[in-house]
This record gives sequence, structure tokens and C-alpha cells, in this order.
Amino acid sequence: MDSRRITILDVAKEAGVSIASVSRFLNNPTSLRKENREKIAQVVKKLDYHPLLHAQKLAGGKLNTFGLIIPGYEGIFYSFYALEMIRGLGSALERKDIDLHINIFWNKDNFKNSLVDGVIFADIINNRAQLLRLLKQGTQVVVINRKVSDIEVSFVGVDNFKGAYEATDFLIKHGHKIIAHLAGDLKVQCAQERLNGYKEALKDNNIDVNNKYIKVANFSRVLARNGMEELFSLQKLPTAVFCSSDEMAEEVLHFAREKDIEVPGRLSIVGFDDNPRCAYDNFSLTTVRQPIAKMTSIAVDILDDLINNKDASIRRIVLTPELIIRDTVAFL
Amino acid sequence: MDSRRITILDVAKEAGVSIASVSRFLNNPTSLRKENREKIAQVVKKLDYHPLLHAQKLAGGKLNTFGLIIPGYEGIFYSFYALEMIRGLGSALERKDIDLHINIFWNKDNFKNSLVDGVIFADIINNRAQLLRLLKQGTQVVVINRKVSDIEVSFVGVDNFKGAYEATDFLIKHGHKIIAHLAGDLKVQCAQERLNGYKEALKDNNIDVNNKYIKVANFSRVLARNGMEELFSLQKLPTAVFCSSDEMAEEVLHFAREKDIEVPGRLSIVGFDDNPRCAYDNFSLTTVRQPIAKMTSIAVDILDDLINNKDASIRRIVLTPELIIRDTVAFL
DNA sequence: CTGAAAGCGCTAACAA
DNA sequence: TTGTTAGCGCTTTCAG
Repeated sequence: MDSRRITILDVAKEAGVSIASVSRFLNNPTSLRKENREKIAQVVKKLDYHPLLHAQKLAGGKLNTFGLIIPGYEGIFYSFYALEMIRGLGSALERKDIDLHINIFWNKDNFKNSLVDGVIFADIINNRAQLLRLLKQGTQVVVINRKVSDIEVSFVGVDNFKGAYEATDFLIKHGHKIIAHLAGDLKVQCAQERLNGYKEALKDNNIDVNNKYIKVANFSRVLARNGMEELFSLQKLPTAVFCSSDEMAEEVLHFAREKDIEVPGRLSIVGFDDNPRCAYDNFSLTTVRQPIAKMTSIAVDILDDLINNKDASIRRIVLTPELIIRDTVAFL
Repeated sequence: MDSRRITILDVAKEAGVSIASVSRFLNNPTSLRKENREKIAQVVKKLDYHPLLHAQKLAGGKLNTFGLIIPGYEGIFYSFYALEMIRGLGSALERKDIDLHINIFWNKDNFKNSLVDGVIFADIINNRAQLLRLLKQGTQVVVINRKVSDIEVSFVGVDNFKGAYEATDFLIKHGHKIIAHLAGDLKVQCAQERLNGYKEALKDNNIDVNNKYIKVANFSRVLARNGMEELFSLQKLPTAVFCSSDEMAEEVLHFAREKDIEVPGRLSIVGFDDNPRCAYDNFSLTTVRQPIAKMTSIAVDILDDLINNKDASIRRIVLTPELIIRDTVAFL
């Protein structure tokens, strides 16, 4: 008994057709006569035949597999963002029956692009060179969550500036004058944009930007906590804080609870992300919702298009986030 | 100008050697004369040549890529365990210069095993069929964190029973009689084993197992919280609680802090995992350490062996967890 | 609608 | 140490 792998030839023989027909069955079944199609289907099932993907690809076929490259910064997996990104992509791809290979970029560019049809970057952090390499090698790419203006590449991002501006403006409209900001890691574009949006909103409302009230907490709970400690040892306490992520906002909530600072009575809080966990915590957090599912779904469509239509061209899309008003902001 | 892909033939021509020599250069450089080796190296660099992996694999080569299949249960990415697993594998593989493709099993078996040399399963939850399929197709596999006794497959696991037994016994030796247990999702083998270890320790010390003190909290913070609420509305309060994960233990800590229950004075706590976050929280958690890095490193070695040595056989390894004594257990 | 045949880019005998 | 050559399993013209 020969335990060789079942190949297309085995199927062809058993079904009494040529390997070309079996190949057609695999890729374009409707081009076969019903009779043959059914016969082949039956044999494929009987023999439990699965085409070898690398053989298909070598012969010019597709792998139906996208790669997702995630920058492997510390705590990435604790971030709501990364999880949602993966889930969003997962469901967008499921519809098209495309598989996803996740690769985490821990400072080493070992991504095998020849094993995928195209690549999605979840942001670019310290891996511009990798992006350039893939592009140069002719890989189709789309970047999510970062607007890459100096490289010819498709992206779908979010207007973080606008989201932050609106959040801050919302606080100002509620009478707040001393508004602190817990910023994310400024290496990350969205964190920088949110900081800018925050500043701009203050300026537009004639409130001075005071760096004492800006704490760069790198999206980390611990640093957010430290930032709050510092903020609450200042002469004039902030009456509101805008956080660059819901997780940091959650930490602010914990801080407030421990210190018996009433929310939103004495401290108003706005987050960023719309992490569902924060909607059902003790407090229901006012926040800025990022349309992650939409971003991923669009990214998948663009990439699919880029791969399958020779004349598809680069597309760049910026979505608008939405302020979700819940319970953590009060009038002063 | 022809933008065809650079192939092995281009390199061969340019270097004035045969494609076989280039192939040797790629796979076994020392078999070449120094002169040629250097010449080829130079051309490879100049032409920026990268062999096509699927072509290599089709021709019988290796991809130097392992797959990691993670069961995609809710909240997986919030679990310390999953992150450590990925990190551990990442560094173990980096040493061998093997790439990792992560695949999350959301109830759909679409993993492309022909794109990897071997596969590591991070536990088996609802995906036994997938494991069987890969095995049947001749893929080399090793399972981490689950002792699969009824399938002929390698695994490396942890003696959860023993860890839980020791943790519980440690509490008993400190005089505790009413010891609650927050169990994990009992679909997960380790959760079940920990529950059993807990029960056995009680029995061996002539303490009755009382189901009222066992709350199945599925590794979830919310359910852990609910469990604690229930436990603390009982007639006789527990004086200690053994948690099936550090995350749940952390929630217990929060619960205690809010309710002004002194730890460890009025409530002793033991976790499971040794999540560093819980060592530097307000309390330094007594816990059971899982040697995840070791597990992953062994798993990689086994898989590598299975792939490269024809006569390598299935190996099954069970590691022993270690009780880490810190500050959350007191004598009664 | 179907089959024959020419590769896809690479590895690994086999010879030299 | 090197080159020649026969595939690996599949897709895709091109005829029929």
C-alpha cells in the first residue's frame, strides 16, 4: 500500500478525465459539463483530495491567503485595537473565503510574502523598511490605520485629529477649561494626531495649551495611572481628561474610584476606541468610536481588487470617527 | 525594460555558474568553492534575488515556517497565556530562523498546511477535527498545553493538577478550611485539571468539597467578579480563594479592595499563571507559575526534529509548574 | 467542453 | 566541486 500523496493525476485517472479538467473543476467549475463536474466532485471527496497550495501558486494560481503584519510592540495583545483588527479582518475575509496569516513584526523582517497573495499592514511602527521591501518585490499591500503620504501605497485610516478635536470641543462646550490629555505613544501616528486635535480644539476656543496637563502615557495603564497621580498633585486640578484610548480612560476611572473623585461630578472623562468593556464597567464611558470593522472590510476589498484587477490603482480612504456620548461627561 | 521576477537562472547566468550551484549556495553554501560562493553572493545581492518559497517547497525544500493554531475563543487576546505563547514561540523560532504563521481558529478549518513545514497547536478547543485532518494529511504536529491521550501526537503540557493541588494544600497548611475556587472554562483541559487538583487537596486533608464554594468563571473578569459577589453573600465566608488564572485573581484583588476586605488578613488569594502584571500590582500575588517559555521552546525542538529526522518519533512531555510565594496568603 | 503539453522556479540525484 | 536533467503538482494556452 502506497501512502503517496493524492495528486491531481490520481483524481483525473479515477474520474476518467484529464488533469486539465480536474484543474478546471478546482478553479472554474462551471466550465465543465455537469456530468463531469459531478463525477470529479465525487472522486475528490472519495479520495479526500486537497490541492497543494504552493504547487497552485507556482503554476500561476492564487493562494487565497492574505498576510497581516502587526507591529509587535509591548502589550499589543492587550490592546482592544489589535483584537478588533484581527476579528474584523477575519470576518471580512471569511466572506471571500480567504485565509489570514498573521505575522508579528518583532523587529525582524522575516515575512514570507511569497506565501500570500497580498499583505495588510496594521499600522507601520518601525517597519517602514519592510513595507518598502514588499512593495519593491511587487507584493500588493494596503495599510490600515496610518496615512502614509510619502510612499505610493493604498491605505485606509481614521481622522484621529477630527475625533480628538470633537471630543475636546465637547468637553469645552460643557464648560471645562482645564482639560488634561493622556496621550498614547507618539511614535504611533494616531496618538500624535489625537494630541494635535486636542491642542487645536483648545486653541480654537482660546484656551492655552499647557504642557503640564499633557501626559504621554503610551497607551499603558501603568503610565496612565502615573500621569493621573501627577495631574492630581498640580496646583490647579483638571476638571476633565481626554484619553487617547479607552484602556487609559478605564485606568482613570479606577484612579478616580480609589481616590473618591466623583465621575463625572468632579472629573469628566472621554476615551477613544469604544471598547465595549468600558461601556459596561461601573461607568459607561463617553468615547470616540473608531470604525475598525469598516476599516478592515474596506482594506480587504481594496487588496482583493489590487490583486485581481490588473488595472486597479492605489486607493486612500479616511473614515470619520464618531463621538459616543454616554455618562462620563458633565457640565461644569 | 523587463520587470520579470529575478529567478535562479538570472543569478546563474550573471554569476557564470549553473542553477544547481546557485541552489547549493542557497541550501548548502559550504559545498561550493569559496570563489564561486562569493561570486554568487555578490550577484544575489546585486540582483536582490529572493527565492520563491512555494517553488522551493514544491521542489522538495523547506519553507522554514511553522504554523501556530490558536483556538479563537472570546477574549483570547486578553489572556496572558496566549501572548506568552506567541512570544515564547517567537523567540524559540528566531534562534532557528524559522518564521511563524499564526492562524486563529474561529470555528472554521481553513488552515493551509501546505504553506508550512509543521504545525503547533496552542491547546485544542473545538478543533480536534482539524488536528486529525492535519495528521491524516501527513503534517507534523505538536500540541501545547493539552495532553491528548487518544490521538497519536506529540505534546508538551503542564501538570495542572499538581500545581492546583500544591496551591490548595499551601492554603490548607496556612490554616484555611473554607477555600473557594474560581474555576476557568471547564471545556479547557487545564481548567478541569486545576479544579480536580483543588478538590483532591481538600479531600486529602479531610475537608469536604462544597460546590457552593466553586464558581466557574471561565477565566473572565466579569464572571470572577460575579462569583465573588456570590461567595461573599454566603452564610460562611471563605477565608481563601484559589483562582484558575491570575487575571481572575486580579479581579478578586479589585473586589477585595472595593469591599474593604483586607488581603491577606481576611482573604488569602492564590492565582495561576504568574502574570508579571500581578506581581507589581498593589499586591504581589502568590501564584502558580507555568513554564510557558520552556513549553514553547521544547515544542519547537520536537517539531523541528519531527520534520528533519525521518526516524524521530512522537514525544510527550509534561512539565511541573512551580508555586511562587509572595504576599497574598496569610496564616489564619 | 475537453485533452495534450508547455512551463512556473526550484531541488536533488546522477554524472562528470 | 560542478553541471545536466528529471521532476515536484498544478494552471493555462492551444487545438480539437
